Amino acid sequence: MARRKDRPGPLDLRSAAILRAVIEEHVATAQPVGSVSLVEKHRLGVSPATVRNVMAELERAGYLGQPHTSAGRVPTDAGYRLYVEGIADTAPLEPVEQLMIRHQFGQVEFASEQWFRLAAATLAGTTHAAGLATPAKAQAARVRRVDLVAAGERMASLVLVFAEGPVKQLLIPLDEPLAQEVMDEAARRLNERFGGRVAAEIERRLPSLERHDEAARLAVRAAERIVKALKEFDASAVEDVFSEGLLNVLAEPEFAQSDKVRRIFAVLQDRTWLAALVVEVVDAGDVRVYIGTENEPVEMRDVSLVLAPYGRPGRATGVVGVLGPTRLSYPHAISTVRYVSGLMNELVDHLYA
Amino acid sequence: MARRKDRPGPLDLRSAAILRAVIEEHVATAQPVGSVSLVEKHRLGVSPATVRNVMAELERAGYLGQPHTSAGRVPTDAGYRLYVEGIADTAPLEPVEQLMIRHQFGQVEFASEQWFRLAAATLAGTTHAAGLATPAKAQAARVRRVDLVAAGERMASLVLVFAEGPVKQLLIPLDEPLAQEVMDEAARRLNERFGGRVAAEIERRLPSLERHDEAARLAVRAAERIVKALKEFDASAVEDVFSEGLLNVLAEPEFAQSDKVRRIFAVLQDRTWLAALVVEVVDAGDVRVYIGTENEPVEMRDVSLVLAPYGRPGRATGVVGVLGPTRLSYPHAISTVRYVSGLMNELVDHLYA
DNA sequence: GTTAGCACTCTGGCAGTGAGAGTGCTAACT
DNA sequence: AGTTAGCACTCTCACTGCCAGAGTGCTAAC
Repeated sequence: MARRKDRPGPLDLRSAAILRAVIEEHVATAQPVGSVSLVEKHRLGVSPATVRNVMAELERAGYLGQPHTSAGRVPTDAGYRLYVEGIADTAPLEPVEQLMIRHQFGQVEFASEQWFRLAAATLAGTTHAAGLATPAKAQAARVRRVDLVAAGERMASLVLVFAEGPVKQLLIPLDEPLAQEVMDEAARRLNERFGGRVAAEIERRLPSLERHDEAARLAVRAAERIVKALKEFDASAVEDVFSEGLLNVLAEPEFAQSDKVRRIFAVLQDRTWLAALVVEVVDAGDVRVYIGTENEPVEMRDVSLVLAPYGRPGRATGVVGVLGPTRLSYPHAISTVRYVSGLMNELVDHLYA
Repeated sequence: MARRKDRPGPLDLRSAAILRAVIEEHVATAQPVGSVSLVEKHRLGVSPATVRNVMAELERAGYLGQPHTSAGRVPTDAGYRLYVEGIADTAPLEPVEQLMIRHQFGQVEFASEQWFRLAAATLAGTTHAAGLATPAKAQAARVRRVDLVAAGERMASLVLVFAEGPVKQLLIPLDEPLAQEVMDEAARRLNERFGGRVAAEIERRLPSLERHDEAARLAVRAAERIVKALKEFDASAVEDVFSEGLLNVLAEPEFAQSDKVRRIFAVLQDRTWLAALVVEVVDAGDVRVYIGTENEPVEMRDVSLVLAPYGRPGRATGVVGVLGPTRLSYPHAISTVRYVSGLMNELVDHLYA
């Protein structure tokens, strides 16, 4: 021991190699790893005893832990963190995997919301963790197009297409039945005045709208609903999160008690936490890794996330990523997520050019 | 024993009462129920010994089972079935609960897809099982309205509103950029010719369409996509299944191993089985109960479903219901599902009148 | 036909045991 | 100095035997 620094940061090469070996072994087996099996499987060039000494140091430094006194070592979240820092900017994804993913993306119909599902599904498939994807979203949504159609006797269906892609359908109750022509006229006026506008702009013009004829009155009511919908959309940091393969994760041994799983699901469903992460990732502008206890919801202290933004900052942005146990293959997850985020970039560029 | 029939059907009153008591007790406690505790909690007016005799008969008849020789009795699926038959057409939902549900429905914005989520959520909340709901769907979807908008440089976004409510967004790649006016013109023609039409009708007319100008050519491409989308919609017996509160169910003691849960999720996600049930329920035209082993997927032998159709046969129909452990409070589930289905009927009538 | 009494059975929890795996320490080695 | 062999020690896990508790089925009395 002697002069070897215990607490602080960077490790000498051998310690780092051993930490890496422990992590990779543990990721593969899900078991605590002992000194003997470690030197057997990874050619470390030293004896188990030496490995034990180093492990003890790593444990004192907080990078490894022991489930109990006479078990092997398990990486701590700090250990994973150090490991991830060490590999952060390396290896692009294997060409074979790149091809597979590209191929899957080639299959998809040009139906917008499909992409996000697809991105999530692809990530889930290739990383064996859960895939996550949020639709691209601008800070302030703009109207691209409005359409009004009769629905039922005293009901108008308002179809609102956002400039960013998504479509919303709203219903407007009417005092009396209106002819489709009237609705068309109202829609025409709305498109003319509000196409490309954000909520604030439309709201400002609301008071000055005419209300002379039926079409005008309908237009006003529709405009009010549109403003509301735009605002709601703006307020939600995350409109939707597509997830695929949460089941895969749930199958991992660390989630054997379904109770744990339930809580994780609940946090994901609630979405406020995810929304905060999304903002963070978009701001950061690159892949970010959240490991176990680094997540402040206690329910999430057993999972890790690898998230990457996509899109064009200022214009539409979204996030793709994976969620898995802390015992995750970070290098693979990071390169896969980064690659998929690149693909999504291409798509966004192509569409919202 | 003597002249009492063992195998077959209807029970004498006392046996039926005891079966009912066992079921209700088991539903409440999730434990095997013994003769002593049964006479204590339900005023049966007989001694435990007598109850034991009757229970033995019920077991021989296949309505009760024992986890092991010296445990209490547990209802079999056949037992539940008999019990459900006995209560099938009774008691409407408690007025208090009716009010609560109606209140929740009152809250919702008039945004169509919300209802299904709401129905599922309400069912989940009031029955403590998972709530399920499928959107109303006609046998052959009709076009209500088509809209074309520029998206990106060489891309047109096709917004397709079905007569039944849902909206689909499709993307059409273009050979060259087109002005919005051209798209409007194409959309106008499409609406004129195909409004209210089903897939087959549109397909028949496809060859005879003009292709003289840009707008006409775009209209043809759009029509092809529309036909495809309509067909896809028609082919899927179940477009979407909204589920809420699967987590609640997952929390029940019978689903402690997360493995079981995973399989159940998988079957639900796959949806082919659900689709078959939906068809069955719609055909039946009334609440249907599926109990445990009556479900042929083995993964589903531990769950029960209570499903009811809503909508107008021939026109749009859908299904609402709950999914829970076989140990379900059937009377409550049935009346709740029936009530919610009634509410959905009102909504459909109101809208697609 | 119903009930009290009783012997019997099976589970679930608890303590005890032994093998196995892995550690940390000490002392020898390079 | 750093590295390694040897060894005592610790802790888990699987297995066993044991006991209390709950519930049953049978028999005999009411």
